[in-house]
Amino acid sequence: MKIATWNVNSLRVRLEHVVDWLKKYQPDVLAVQETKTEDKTFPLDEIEAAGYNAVFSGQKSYNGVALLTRKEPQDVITDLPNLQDPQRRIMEATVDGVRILNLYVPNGSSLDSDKYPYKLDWLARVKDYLNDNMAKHERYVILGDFNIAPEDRDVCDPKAWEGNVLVSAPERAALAAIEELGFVDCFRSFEQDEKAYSWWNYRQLAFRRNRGLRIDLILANKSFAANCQSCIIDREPRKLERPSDHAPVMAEFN
DNA sequence: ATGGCTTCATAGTGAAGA
Repeated sequence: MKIATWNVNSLRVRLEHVVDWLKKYQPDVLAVQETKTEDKTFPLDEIEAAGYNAVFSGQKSYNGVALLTRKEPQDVITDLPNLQDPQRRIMEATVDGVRILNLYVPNGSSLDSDKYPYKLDWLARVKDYLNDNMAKHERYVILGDFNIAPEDRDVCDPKAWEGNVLVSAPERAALAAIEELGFVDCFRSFEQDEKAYSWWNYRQLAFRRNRGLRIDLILANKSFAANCQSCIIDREPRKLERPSDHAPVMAEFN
């Protein structure tokens, strides 16, 4: 079973890239973030024409998440009972027996912004939800744009990023608290190239210089993580014309 | 370089992203 995540930075702008990618890799699940479209303008016909189901939770201009799946998703939720958030950042469903939690974690903006405590609180609530609910599912995957680089090795230039949002100690602790419930970062279960990133700034030729961050993650609960065969970042779509600033990440499970 | 692109929005003195 192939499970992938991709922050597409506008699904309507990136539709051709996404459809081409689905056709190339045929993932069982693609979790999408930053669809940036209301549900009434979601490009459902084009996704279905590519052979996929779609469930989505969008809003005007910002945020928005979706699950594109080969098999019909079941028990879909777009809000956690302990997290009432008008921003559309969460979608959870069961696909082929795997509980999938798709997250678009708040960016946080800067350490002195109001958006920073919102991010930390949001992550704490996700952790509490998982603590209460993860035992209900034998196979559990949390994936998406976490907007946190877990360690310095996930940062192109840790010195330059010091004191910045995405790498701060409280954010990393919030992610670690989720992992400590019993989730594994699939990418780090395998030997990987050094300087492996999933996001590169549009400016400064950042992609060409590989000045990026690894902030798009696939976590699996421990027993299911043992079934993980591979986890890769696909840099190819980042080379296309008008790319998303994020690359897709995909894990394969048996 | 004190945000240098890109998106969606509106027609701003943008706002937000990461």
